[in-house]
Amino acid sequence: MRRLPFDQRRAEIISAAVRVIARDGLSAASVRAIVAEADMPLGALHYVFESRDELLRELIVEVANRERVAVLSTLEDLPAAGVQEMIRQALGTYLRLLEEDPEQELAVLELSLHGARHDRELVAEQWAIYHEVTAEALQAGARLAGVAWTRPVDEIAKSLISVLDGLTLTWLTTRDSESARRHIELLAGAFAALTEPADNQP
Amino acid sequence: MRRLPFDQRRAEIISAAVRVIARDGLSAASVRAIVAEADMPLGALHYVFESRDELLRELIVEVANRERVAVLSTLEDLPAAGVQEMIRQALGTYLRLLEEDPEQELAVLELSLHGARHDRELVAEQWAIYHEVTAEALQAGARLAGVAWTRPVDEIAKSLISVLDGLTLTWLTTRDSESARRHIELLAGAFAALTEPADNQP
DNA sequence: GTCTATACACCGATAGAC
DNA sequence: GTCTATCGGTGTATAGAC
Repeated sequence: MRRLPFDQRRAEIISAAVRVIARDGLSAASVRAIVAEADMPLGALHYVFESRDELLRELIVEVANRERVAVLSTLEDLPAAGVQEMIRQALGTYLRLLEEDPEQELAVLELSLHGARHDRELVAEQWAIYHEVTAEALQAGARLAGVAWTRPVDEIAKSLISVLDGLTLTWLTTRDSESARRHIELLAGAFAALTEPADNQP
Repeated sequence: MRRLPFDQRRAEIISAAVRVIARDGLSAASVRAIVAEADMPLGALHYVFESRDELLRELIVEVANRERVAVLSTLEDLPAAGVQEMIRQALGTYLRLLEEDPEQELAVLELSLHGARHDRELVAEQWAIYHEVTAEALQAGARLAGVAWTRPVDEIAKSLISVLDGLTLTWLTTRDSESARRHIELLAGAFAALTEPADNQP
């Protein structure tokens, strides 16, 4: 029909798939539903992806990258303040993202869980990318706030990802934003307690 | 074939379904796979459950109850100690459960996520049961440790459930028990910081 | 009540026309 | 490269024999 470059066709299918999963769930994301969303004939999918499984693997990478970009852009307009306040702000921004587009985050979790069961290696790989980004953010935040972490940054990063996962899952099942905000207060306190004033900057 | 009482047949199907989902995932849990696991003819399912959806709803209730029972039995042999140590122990016991039977917990998450998307009311209902159990456990624990919570117990319970969800999801995707244990140390400290010595017992 | 046989929709994948 | 038509398989659900 349109003679699109290979990579662009791949990208269109991937983004159509993300829309379908966000709207109707992973189990409804058949290749038929995806090509319909992308307004392509059925065959189109199978000459840029070997199989539905290969598409799903690409999707896991894709949504992980989207999350990574979202985190980084969140950090850009993070005002310098006390550590606790900065953590509160960052988590608050994430919560607002979640409230704005819950189905997107539901899709991320569905894909992660699918990966955790069927392709653990891949999902661990993507998790490692989150970990790297988070650790960098923690270091940048500490520098901005003029503090130092009292535990290894990569350990704190793992904990932070874990509580974020929990925040996401809990909010998605209860939709209780007020409780989530109180929980963020608790978390901000807990993580701020892992800092001390930076006594020297080399 | 066997002329089973209605409720017992329901129970057999439900427990077969749990086994299938734990072993092969929710998406593989077709009614055919479930009745095969239960060693029943296909028709059997449809005169005790109206549809696969009804079965899934029952399943959400069932696994929530199993979790509730597991939590309660965990609490029984909780030794009196300092709060922080008690929290550490309780979370450690949960982690061991998770390590022993990851696929069970994967199944719980798959069902929760399915519920979060397709039957939010039901899943919120089950979440409320967790919340109740957790709040009671927190109160019992504080009594045993001779401390009082400095925030409303039901607020702390919500936070605890949230971090537990996070612990579960993170461990299932990374299988990193060492990090999980370090994370538990952090959590035990954070929650212990929400207590103060109980000055009087009425 | 129990079970077999079957209806009918949809699935992923591919062969073959253009 | 592109698309249509179709294959073989599986899904849920039910009709009807016993």
